[in-house]
Amino acid sequence: MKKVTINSVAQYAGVSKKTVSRVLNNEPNVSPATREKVLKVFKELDYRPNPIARGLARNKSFIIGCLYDNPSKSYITRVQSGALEACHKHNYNLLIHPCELRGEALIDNIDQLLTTSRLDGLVLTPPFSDSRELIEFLKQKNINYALVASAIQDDDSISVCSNDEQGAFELTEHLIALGHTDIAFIKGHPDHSATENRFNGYKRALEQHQIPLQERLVAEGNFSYHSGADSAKAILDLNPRPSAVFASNDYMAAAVLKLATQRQLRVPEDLSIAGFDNAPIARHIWPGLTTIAQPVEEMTRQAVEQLILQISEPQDTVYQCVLEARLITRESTAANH
Amino acid sequence: MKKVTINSVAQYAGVSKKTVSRVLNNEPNVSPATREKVLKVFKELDYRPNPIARGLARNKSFIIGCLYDNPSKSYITRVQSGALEACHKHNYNLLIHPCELRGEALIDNIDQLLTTSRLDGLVLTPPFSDSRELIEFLKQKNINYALVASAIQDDDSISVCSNDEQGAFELTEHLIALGHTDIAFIKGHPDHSATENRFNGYKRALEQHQIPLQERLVAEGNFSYHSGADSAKAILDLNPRPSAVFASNDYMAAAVLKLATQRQLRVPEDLSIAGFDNAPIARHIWPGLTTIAQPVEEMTRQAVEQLILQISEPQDTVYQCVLEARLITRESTAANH
DNA sequence: CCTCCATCTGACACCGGTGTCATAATGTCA
DNA sequence: TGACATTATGACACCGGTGTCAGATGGAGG
Repeated sequence: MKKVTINSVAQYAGVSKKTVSRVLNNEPNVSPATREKVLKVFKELDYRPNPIARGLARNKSFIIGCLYDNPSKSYITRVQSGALEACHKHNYNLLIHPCELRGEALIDNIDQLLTTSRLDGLVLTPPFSDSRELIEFLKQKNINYALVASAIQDDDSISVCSNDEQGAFELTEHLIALGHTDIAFIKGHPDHSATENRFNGYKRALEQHQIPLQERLVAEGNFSYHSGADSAKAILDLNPRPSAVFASNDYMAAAVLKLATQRQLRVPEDLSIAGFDNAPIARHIWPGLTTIAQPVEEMTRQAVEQLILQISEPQDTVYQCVLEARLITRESTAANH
Repeated sequence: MKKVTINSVAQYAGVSKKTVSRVLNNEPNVSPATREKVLKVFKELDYRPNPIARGLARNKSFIIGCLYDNPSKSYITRVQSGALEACHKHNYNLLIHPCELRGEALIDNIDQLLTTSRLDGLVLTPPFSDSRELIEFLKQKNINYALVASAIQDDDSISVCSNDEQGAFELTEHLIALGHTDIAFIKGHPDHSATENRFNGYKRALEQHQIPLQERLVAEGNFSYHSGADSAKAILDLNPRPSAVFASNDYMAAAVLKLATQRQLRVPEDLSIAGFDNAPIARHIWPGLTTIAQPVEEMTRQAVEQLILQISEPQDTVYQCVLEARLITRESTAANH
């Protein structure tokens, strides 16, 4: 089985390789007859252009890099699946690059990544999408990028996020409507803008219902299950104990549920628990967690789609979009009595 | 900032680009003085070779593809992290390719993937690592590949797996030692060899302790949480009810736990539950699941490492290795009374 | 019928590296 | 010191595409 290159196609079709190239790229100025003839040869020889050669000539790699640093496996796979969908649609590939925001040399690391892999663009997921330093660096290096779930308001950054503040607000209202007033809150990782947004939504709901914010009910987590377990301990040791706990993500909520169950507390009768994200674990445990569903795949898909668009034909004004988060009630929250 | 190419390095160092190339690839027949001089220029100009150009010249892409079709997000991320570790070590990149084993045109899909992305090799994770059809296709196309957790015994396939049969045996023995004799078993997806291996370990343990296998206690799952929930229903409806359930993975075990808790069964007092894989959920729920820990990252890391070795310098005899699985006891299993 | 312009096509250099081979420089031994 | 092997280096083609530009072709208009 001989390799089929553009040369063999050209020879077989009796045209120059430039003409073949034109047909390949749907360029104008090819007569219908010639185009037809070349296309037929493509089929006959089962020709597939070599993306590496094309990449060299065009100085492109057709690869998008995806940066993440997140303890939630389900979040990561959802991000990947959205990104892959958009990439495949446009014949791009996805390079995954887990790395640490707090690493000693993030910029160097990314610089290295960019120059060794010749990425055409970068999708930044939290917490990278909130790193002004990184974004400045990319701008200066003239690298295309798109932000997922970023709080950064910046007219020339492609950005798709969901409305975390509103989601947290609705979830808190849901608890208030159930009669809860002592609602503990577990914060997320301080590097993520979601942490502040969710906390703001919680505060706004309390305020709106004239419930004073109690500092003692607020615990510092970092989105990991482990930090949730620590916070759970602090909260369940409180006296008086709150009647509800709102954790900034489902893993931490699961940790609260675990400890509560260990301590023979009945959920939701003795304690209501709510999370955020609608991770798989939220429905894999009993009672199922009331939570906020975010369209993670959709956010990433749109972000990558726009990124690729920007790469192929640079626009002056850039795509920015906020998607809705929505409340999902399960068994872990109930009326306070 | 001008682009630094091999030409500029050559000119700056006062040597030919071929000599620069030699230094780059650590080839012999370069005088120490010249090598030194060129290396210094590398540093000075911060030269990074263009992998695309190199790929074109060598007909290589320095990209490894990773195939998977698995409902477990944690399994996927563990696979990725092991694969990435090995890739980065050797300056390769990882292309992830989720796809369906049962898809109507798996071979076409892979063929497409290979020709459009010019992958240098493929890591197959279950269930692909058990697909003889796919392996035959890769052999015939002369594509390097490595099998992770495959049951296929094949002298010329790189393969790293863990001892699932032994793990299931030990877990079953653990239950038997606790006094259980009516131990239900939930099978995994029939396309995965792990399914049969784990079932075999279960059967061997029963046999060795002269406990007859009861067909009524065996349920058909497919590794998904959902299938676990279905099986759980069938098992908990049995009369008499078994005193223990061994699910072929932790997600299905979690489903059993959820249903048991919903039905007010106390775990482990009324029902012992065990899983397999040591997924994060096993320690995120209460009671924590007794399970078998598999070295997924390590398996994949070794597989990719050997794959890259095979690509760079083909060996006659090929690496094959079986890693140990190990029992982790948590709170979900206890003595039968 | 000739001019002019729009459309089509191909020759050729180029992207940034690597492989082949010839030649220059150096070392070894008789 | 000369013959020869060995090591070091560079010229040049090549990988498989794309960009540039010049030239060929064909139709409209005077």
